[in-house]
Amino acid sequence: MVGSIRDVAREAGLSVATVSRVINGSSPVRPATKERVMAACKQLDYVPNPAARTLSTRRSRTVAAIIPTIEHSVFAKYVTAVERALSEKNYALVLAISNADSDEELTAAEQLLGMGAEAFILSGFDHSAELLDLLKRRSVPHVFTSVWEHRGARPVIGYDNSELAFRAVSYLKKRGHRKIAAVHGPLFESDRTRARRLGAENANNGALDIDFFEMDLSVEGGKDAVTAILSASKNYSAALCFSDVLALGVYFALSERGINVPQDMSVMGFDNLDWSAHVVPPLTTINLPAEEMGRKVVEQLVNVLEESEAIVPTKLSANIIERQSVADIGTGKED
Amino acid sequence: MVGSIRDVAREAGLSVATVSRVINGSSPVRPATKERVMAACKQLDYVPNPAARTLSTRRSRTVAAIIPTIEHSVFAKYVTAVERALSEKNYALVLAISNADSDEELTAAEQLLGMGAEAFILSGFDHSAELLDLLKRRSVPHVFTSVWEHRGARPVIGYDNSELAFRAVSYLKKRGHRKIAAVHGPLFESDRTRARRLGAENANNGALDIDFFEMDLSVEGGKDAVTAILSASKNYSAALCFSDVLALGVYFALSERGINVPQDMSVMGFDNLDWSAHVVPPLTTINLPAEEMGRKVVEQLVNVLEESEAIVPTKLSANIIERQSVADIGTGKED
DNA sequence: TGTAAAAATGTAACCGGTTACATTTAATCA
DNA sequence: TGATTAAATGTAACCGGTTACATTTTTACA
Repeated sequence: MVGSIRDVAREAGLSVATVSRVINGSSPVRPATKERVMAACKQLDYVPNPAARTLSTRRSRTVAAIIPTIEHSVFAKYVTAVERALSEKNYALVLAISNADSDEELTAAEQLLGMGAEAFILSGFDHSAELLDLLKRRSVPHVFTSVWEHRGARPVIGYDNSELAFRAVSYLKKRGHRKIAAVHGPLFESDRTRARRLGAENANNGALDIDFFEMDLSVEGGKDAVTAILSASKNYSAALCFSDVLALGVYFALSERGINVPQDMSVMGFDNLDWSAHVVPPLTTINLPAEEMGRKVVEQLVNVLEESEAIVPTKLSANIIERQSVADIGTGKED
Repeated sequence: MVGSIRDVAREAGLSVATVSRVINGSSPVRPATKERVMAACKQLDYVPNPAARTLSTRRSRTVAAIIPTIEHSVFAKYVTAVERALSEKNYALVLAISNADSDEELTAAEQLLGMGAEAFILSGFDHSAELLDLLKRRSVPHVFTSVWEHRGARPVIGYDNSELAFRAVSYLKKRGHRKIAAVHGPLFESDRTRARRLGAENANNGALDIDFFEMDLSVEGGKDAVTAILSASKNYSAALCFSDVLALGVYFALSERGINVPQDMSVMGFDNLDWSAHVVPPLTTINLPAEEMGRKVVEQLVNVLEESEAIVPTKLSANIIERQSVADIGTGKED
């Protein structure tokens, strides 16, 4: 049986208050007394009961993150950063995976809340009204991530997917690409995807011909995209993939057909997963600030919890990493 | 302010015991009474305080998993399965990432324990003595995963890495491969890696020539492996990679050099990550039962927690998935 | 309709911490 | 050294559930 603070107090011949003070350093205790308490703790192999402490202090030191998926994606990178930052501040991360489904997400959130999560980290803006309402009613601190919007005052820390896609298209345009195949995952699943598509559409000022290919968000999806792209017979000079995972599939499908990157077809990615520098040829992509986002999210959330500050909406910058998968085909004009 | 069960009782004109009974269905309550309670709960938007419940029942319904990494690997698949299975049983997963470091792992475990984790899921057998001692002293249920050993009675659910590597080598041998380059990640980081290497060594009955290349466990590491392999000038006919991630790097490095898989060099992987069927040529690899392992681990752990049963050591089977990256070079003899 | 047995409900102690406030002990200075 | 003040320690209430046990209500059956 595990001992309680009263056992420690008895062993040390002191009161529970003193023991508590030693353990938490919450008010000064004479060195000799502290010694006795620590000896008793060691003697009894004492560990404070977290539930009792939480009940008393109303602080669980637990933060919940709900993410759509963790498999082969930028989310893994980001979750790793969140976990590390939280654990440095002595918080635990409780993780739920929603499979990009609003209902699953709501269920998970209720469960996490019912388990004492003090704050929520959500992906994107797209959530069921019930979830948002729940967070508001209980005034649970939360932050939306991986997205950005300048209007409104929602607590968001992320990057502007639309702008990034716009810049990606501009980058291709400047290098002479006029017929572009944009490959992306399921639109209904993710507002990040929708934002990227919108940004790409907005970059199309008439001088361009962009077609969109909606595929599974997987290597296989990327391969299928190539089939679709080629059968369109439109002589695209570039494939803009809204995820490096799709780009990898595109690479494979092109190599199967003997189509060379970037000579015959340029490919551009999104995410900068850690292998994308090592594919052949190295993939030109957009470096999403996954770690930075993880750190900033935790930093601000902890501020909210401990200093009652509000989340200040933060836009993170991302940059295009130029490698060798995009050819300059020379007819690009200055904007 | 959130209401307590006493507020609900007052609102419903009933006792806290009755309210508690309705909420937990722990003993029969008349339908009319139940109605009143539920109405009061809705009225006050009541949610039970998990810390109070945990304190009272001594059940936190929280399970901790400590994994070495979550990025681009079979762990992501497995964690996803664990999370899903736990949430189906109304448990939460608290995740910690150890970066394959025993000390980080110990720190994480102490923190997780201090946060109320009822059980631990660990990767491999390799853990600091302190951690093992801690779990024993507090008699915290735990299970080792991703590994297997038949002797001893440790609570393990996993697969036999050594045997699988042995089978992989045998597979190559049967197809005529005699000079094999085995590529693996850092030995000191993982007992899974050491077991695989041992299994491969054991398969070497003298008729074989296996050399080992220890690289970073990354796509880049796989690329570097090829450099090392080629500069060894030993005319290896096959590269056996102890991870699909390494195999991907090998693919890229080979293609850069115009070396064809499998005509000029066979490649075999380990993990069966979801893109490995889609690389070109499709990768022959070992299908680790990540999802099955996740489900079984949760199933048994819940049994331990709820029925006080013991973990029964479980060996999961894994099979070689034959695709097209290994050539049959014809001189293989039957064993 | 009365009574015994069964079912429903209520009372209050308990889980193990924290902390406001009361009390005791130590330090300071005349 | 004694009075005054500051520092250390102790007491007990409280956080919000659960549940053993006591009490009341309902049901069953004579």
